[in-house]
Amino acid sequence: VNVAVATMADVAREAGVSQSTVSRVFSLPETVRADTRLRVLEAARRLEFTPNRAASALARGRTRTLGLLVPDVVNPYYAEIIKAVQRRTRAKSQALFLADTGDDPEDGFELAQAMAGQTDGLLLAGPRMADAMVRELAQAGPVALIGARVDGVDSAYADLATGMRHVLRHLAALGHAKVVYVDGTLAARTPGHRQPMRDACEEYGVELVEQLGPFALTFDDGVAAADLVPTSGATAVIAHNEMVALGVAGGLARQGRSVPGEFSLVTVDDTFMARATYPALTALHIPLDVMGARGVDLLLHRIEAAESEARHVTLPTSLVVRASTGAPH
Amino acid sequence: VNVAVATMADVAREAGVSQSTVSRVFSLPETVRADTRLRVLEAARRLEFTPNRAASALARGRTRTLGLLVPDVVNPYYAEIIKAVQRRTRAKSQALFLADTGDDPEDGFELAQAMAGQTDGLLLAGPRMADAMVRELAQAGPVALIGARVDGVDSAYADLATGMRHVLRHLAALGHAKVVYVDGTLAARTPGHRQPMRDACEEYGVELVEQLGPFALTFDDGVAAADLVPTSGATAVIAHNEMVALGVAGGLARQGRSVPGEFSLVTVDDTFMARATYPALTALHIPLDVMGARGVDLLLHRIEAAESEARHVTLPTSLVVRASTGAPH
DNA sequence: GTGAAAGCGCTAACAC
DNA sequence: GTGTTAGCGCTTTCAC
Repeated sequence: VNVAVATMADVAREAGVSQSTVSRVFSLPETVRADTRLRVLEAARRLEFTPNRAASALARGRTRTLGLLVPDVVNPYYAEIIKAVQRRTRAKSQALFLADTGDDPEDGFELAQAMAGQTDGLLLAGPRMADAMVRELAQAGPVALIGARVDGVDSAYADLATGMRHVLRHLAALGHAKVVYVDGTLAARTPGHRQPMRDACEEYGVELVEQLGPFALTFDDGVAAADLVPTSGATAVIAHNEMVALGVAGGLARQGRSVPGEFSLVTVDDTFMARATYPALTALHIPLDVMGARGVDLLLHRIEAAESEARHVTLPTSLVVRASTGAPH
Repeated sequence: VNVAVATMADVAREAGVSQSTVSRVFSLPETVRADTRLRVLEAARRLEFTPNRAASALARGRTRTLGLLVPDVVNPYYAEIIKAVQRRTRAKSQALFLADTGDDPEDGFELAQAMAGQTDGLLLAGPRMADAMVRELAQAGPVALIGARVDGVDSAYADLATGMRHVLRHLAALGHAKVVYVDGTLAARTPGHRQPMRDACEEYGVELVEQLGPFALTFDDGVAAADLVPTSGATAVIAHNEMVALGVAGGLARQGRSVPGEFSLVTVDDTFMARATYPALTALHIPLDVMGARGVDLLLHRIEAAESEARHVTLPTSLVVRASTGAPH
């Protein structure tokens, strides 16, 4: 895009050195004597030289580009991840290719394959595709998962089991004895969360209402769930993500129920939305920023050491108590 | 990343043709006889060949990659734009580099410059940098703006002036005689919107309260604005984006005011958030998806025809009436 | 319609 | 430390 497209050859001429020296100045600066380096840098500045990425990629067989696939860019959960990944890749001077799979598993797999060809590695955030496909991709090239775990594939995800216990401890301490958990069983993308939730309830002596669903993790299903809450006998609702949580809040408001007066509400996920609500939502904070950053690190490491064993990074969650929880009745 | 890295030479051998024929099959298919083409494609499939982008970019001097800069990935307004741009670039078989400028004008300019070197063109969504900088970038290479207008630079943006009139017509029809407009004068990123708003109010005989601010376009400032609404004598509030709108809604709720019972509320911007609220917000819909798509088209066109005159695409808005507006008092 | 050949701008041995 | 040289995989004249 640069109007003045200077090449390393030009810079070499200008600085009175060979082209390889120029190349070294840009890739292995320490191997060049300080004064030569300075001369080269100076010449490069004068000529407004920028290394040609394509040439470099071709010659070294590395694109210095990472690919990120997310199911939905607009979902703040993924948006936060994108932001974090973007920040981290930049810090590591890698470029970032972004693709939105639109919640379609097939599409996601194809996109991933296509992207794999033009990047050094793939970051899959909350992949919708089957584990087998994820493994197949990981077989073919560097892959790291963010917010999901697949055995044999590098992954960074939150420790939701402990998180659930934080939530239950809080509700139990307030005096709640019966709670509803609105998860995404309908879309089946919250695998393995039921059991930790049951365990957490048991640990704190709280009764869990499980029969309300099945619901998807959408606003509308949150509203639908809210309609069933009053007759369930529960005094608190735990929503598996912010979108359902907003739905539950909206549904309760529509019924004229007060939060946290009549019902307490806590959400898993804690983006700006939990605060952009009245009352502000008590939330189990998922460290999306560090998940994203760690994902990048895992991937970069794998790119270096393709054969090493898969690593799994579990990140701690934390409960952020806001205005949507209180003592029952 | 592919394990089996077949090259065009491999495919050529396999298909019994020359390498240039293989190349033609992939870049200018029509110039190759149908049966040869088929043979090549078949061989390519067998070898799982994928063209090497870097090599292609180097040889043809085009990366087939577009860069997108946004101030904040997490803001649904930009997230929608990203989604649309992403969809469009994919349809045009271009890759997409994404960068988040984090609301920092300086950083944005530098990022843009860096990105310009590794892409065929730049898409700037809601750029925070000065117009002069935008022009400088446009001087150096293909640039298109999304959701902003700078003379001399291709841009796609919404016709907010007409949009304001939609809003005022609606409120006037409901019987509102005095409204508050909460815009972002504090951050000064809603230039030129005041006058159209005044004009729209005048056209519909509605009194405009302008002295409430200055506010930024944030949730908290929305809450602050809401505190001043009851004493202003206005019966409706127009928020310049969803974040402030949520703040206003939250602030009014905190005061125990009902919407739309006591105050009507309309927001400019209409992402999922306007619906994920109770009551759902009447909103001036900004066609972010088409803005994004048109931005890509403008940029692609400029890449082809660098010297053509700047084009400006104005997109119509539409008022989506939901539950937050009603007759006053 | 197809092939031969000369690069695109950079990297990485390998010599000096 | 620095220069020489041979590619990286593709595109694109130019012949045939």
